Amino acid sequence: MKVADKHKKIVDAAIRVFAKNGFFNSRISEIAQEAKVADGTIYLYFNNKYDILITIFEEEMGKIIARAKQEIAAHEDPRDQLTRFAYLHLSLVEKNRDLAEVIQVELRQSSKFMKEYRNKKFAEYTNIISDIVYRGQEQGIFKKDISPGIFKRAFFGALDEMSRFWILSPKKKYSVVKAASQISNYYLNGIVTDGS
Amino acid sequence: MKVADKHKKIVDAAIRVFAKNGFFNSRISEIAQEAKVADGTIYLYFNNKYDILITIFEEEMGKIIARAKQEIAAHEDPRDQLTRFAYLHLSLVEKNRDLAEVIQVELRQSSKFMKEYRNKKFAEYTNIISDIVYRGQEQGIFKKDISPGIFKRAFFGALDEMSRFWILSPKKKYSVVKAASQISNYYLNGIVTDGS
Amino acid sequence: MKVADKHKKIVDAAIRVFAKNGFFNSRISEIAQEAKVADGTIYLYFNNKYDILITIFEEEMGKIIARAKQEIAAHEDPRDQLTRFAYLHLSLVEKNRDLAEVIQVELRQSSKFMKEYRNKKFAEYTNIISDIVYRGQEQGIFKKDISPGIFKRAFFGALDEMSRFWILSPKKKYSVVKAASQISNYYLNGIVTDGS
Amino acid sequence: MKVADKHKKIVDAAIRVFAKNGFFNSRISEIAQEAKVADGTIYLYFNNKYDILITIFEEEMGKIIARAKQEIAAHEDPRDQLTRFAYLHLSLVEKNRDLAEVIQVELRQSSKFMKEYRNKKFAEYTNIISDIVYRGQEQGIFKKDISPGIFKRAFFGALDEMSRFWILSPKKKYSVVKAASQISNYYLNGIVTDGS
DNA sequence: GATGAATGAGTCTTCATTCAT
DNA sequence: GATGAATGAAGACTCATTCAT
Repeated sequence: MKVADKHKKIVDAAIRVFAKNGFFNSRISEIAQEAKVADGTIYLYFNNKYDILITIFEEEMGKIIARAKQEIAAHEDPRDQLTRFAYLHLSLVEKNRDLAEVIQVELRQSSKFMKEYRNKKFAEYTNIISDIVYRGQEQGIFKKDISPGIFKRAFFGALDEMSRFWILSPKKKYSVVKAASQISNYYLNGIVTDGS
Repeated sequence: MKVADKHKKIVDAAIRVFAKNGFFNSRISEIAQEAKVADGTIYLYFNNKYDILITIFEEEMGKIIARAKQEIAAHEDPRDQLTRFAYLHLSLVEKNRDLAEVIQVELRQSSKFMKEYRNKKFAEYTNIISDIVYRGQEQGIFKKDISPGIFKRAFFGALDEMSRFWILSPKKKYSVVKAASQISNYYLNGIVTDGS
Repeated sequence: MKVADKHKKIVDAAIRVFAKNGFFNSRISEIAQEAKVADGTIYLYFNNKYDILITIFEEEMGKIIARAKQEIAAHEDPRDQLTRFAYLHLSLVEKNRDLAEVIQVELRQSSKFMKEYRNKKFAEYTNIISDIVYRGQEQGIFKKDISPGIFKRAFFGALDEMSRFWILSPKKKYSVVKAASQISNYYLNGIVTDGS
Repeated sequence: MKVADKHKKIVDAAIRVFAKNGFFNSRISEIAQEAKVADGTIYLYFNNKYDILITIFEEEMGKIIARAKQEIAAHEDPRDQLTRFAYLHLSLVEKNRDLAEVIQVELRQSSKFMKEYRNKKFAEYTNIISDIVYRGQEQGIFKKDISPGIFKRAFFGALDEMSRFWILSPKKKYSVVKAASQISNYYLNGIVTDGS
């Protein structure tokens, strides 16, 4: 088996285990079992338990960011871009529940994760939103008095809270499409200039 | 010292300690030290470590909810109510950083907190938002096609994400007033009926 | 309430609690509750938890020994005395289950009880048996080659094991009378001289 | 080191430590030290402290029972069998003081051991005695009116009490041979039919 | 590289005992 | 004398990490 495969097996197992138990309630031995490797093998690929968490975040967020940027690039209009972003975010959450839960849960383990570890990936992701706003403002489509820094947090927060609801609810109440369109619309109506 | 005082001392100490270290990285002995009581004393007031967390949440959320409802009741117009809610939420976060961090961090420790423990207090808080929306729709002020269930999550999420930003940032970048008004406005513009 | 009453209340409560849980699994607070006194009150009457156990043993064994000696004195023939002793022992066990259990269980907590604490009361009790044997040997009724030291242990052990069986069994299988007479007979037939 | 070896090392250490301190006053760390393993290693072989005790009992009683049955089978006459049983029991106690003390002390920790844990091994051991009696009665060697259920307890109790005496006494007063023969004789004379 | 048995530091919790009221 | 809230020492048990094989 190639090295990359074992690394991936462990990461995938960790995502499932962390999602099920949370980081602190997860055991290295359970991850090992889930990945079908020995406990000690994990330490050939990761420095420690926390390193697995960081790796999950770095690698998976990297993929998501790439995917999001690519998606955004396929659209011209900042309004479409925002709508697409919302839809993509919620779709990914729906399709990758475990990963979404890990990122959500651990992203909020503020102490270690958000404070000590400078969260560049996370900023990069939300900056996709503020970049759309900047461009929209330049194009005169979005109001100038919108603060992109506040907007990105509000918009991301809205999507994120919706995600949490789905992650925690046994059965989904709203469709991704409906949620994404509603949320985009709240914001779009609120920020577009009168003339647009 | 009255019993109530010691309970409060422990809760207050726990809020500080949990905020600093996170729940899992906090030690009962540290809470005891911070509260200036013996380790064992904590167990006269709480069943276990987790019970302290639950109690913090129940008690403090209870106060916040009461406060929020009172504040909302002082206004007639649903638009004002939403704006007030946003301002109040962010103000409370600013004034009670430690508590806000505990609620945010641990509220998201999904496993135990959000799944096992049926989170009525949290729902009660966000339902204040959806209630405002319902009333606004009845009065013809808010669009009928707004889903209050989605809206409350989006609106709360926006405020919550803003809060997290403040909690985690060493220095605050935006004023409470500005953030609250921007966020309220995004949404208000997005949901009011054309005639309003 | 007189001092003696409170002492007795605590001892009686301790007998019940120790019988139910065993010494090590019994809590001072449970004894206090059972005795309807405050935890601290117990320490006005006893030095520590272990002291309660010792006291139970000393006081209750004292009563039992007095009772047994009186009973034995009422009979002349060593054979009757042995039979009476057996019957009395088993009757007492039957009538004072809790006490019997405490004495049995804790009497066997060898370490502290039998080693450190010189168990005079216990010796005094079993010496009633060997004294009967001595007298029987002097009177030519019991064989000279019987070792009273071994006999007292064997005879007591037989009764004691029978007691344990009753203490541990939910329902009693053999009557006291039958057990006492059978056990006495095994021994009597074995130790009386041919001429008797 | 083979797994079996470490299991045995821990059991042997526990026997020594339990014998010295009693179960409740023994510390896992002391057993670990005595066995020359880490504290945690014990939990690779046993579920908890109590499990060690159960294991000691199960394993060692298993050996003793096998040994006793084998010994008994080597004799035809029920009288010889009883005598051999008594001698074997007392010999084993003499040769395995620590084990004997653990079994005696803890066997009597009635609560957990005798009540909750259905004590099959112990019954199996004493049933060797009643089986001898049955056979003796069938062969017309023992009186028909002897209750094997009472007899086995009386006989075992006599041996057991003798054992306790030795366990607790610093120096042994009676020889095994003498004690075994005296005890056997008390009983044999008491239960054999007149014709035998 | 892979294993998994072994390690031992670390912590929650219990509960006998004290002592201010 | 009586109370019971407070104490804090003590210990069973867990589990991330190591390392000999």
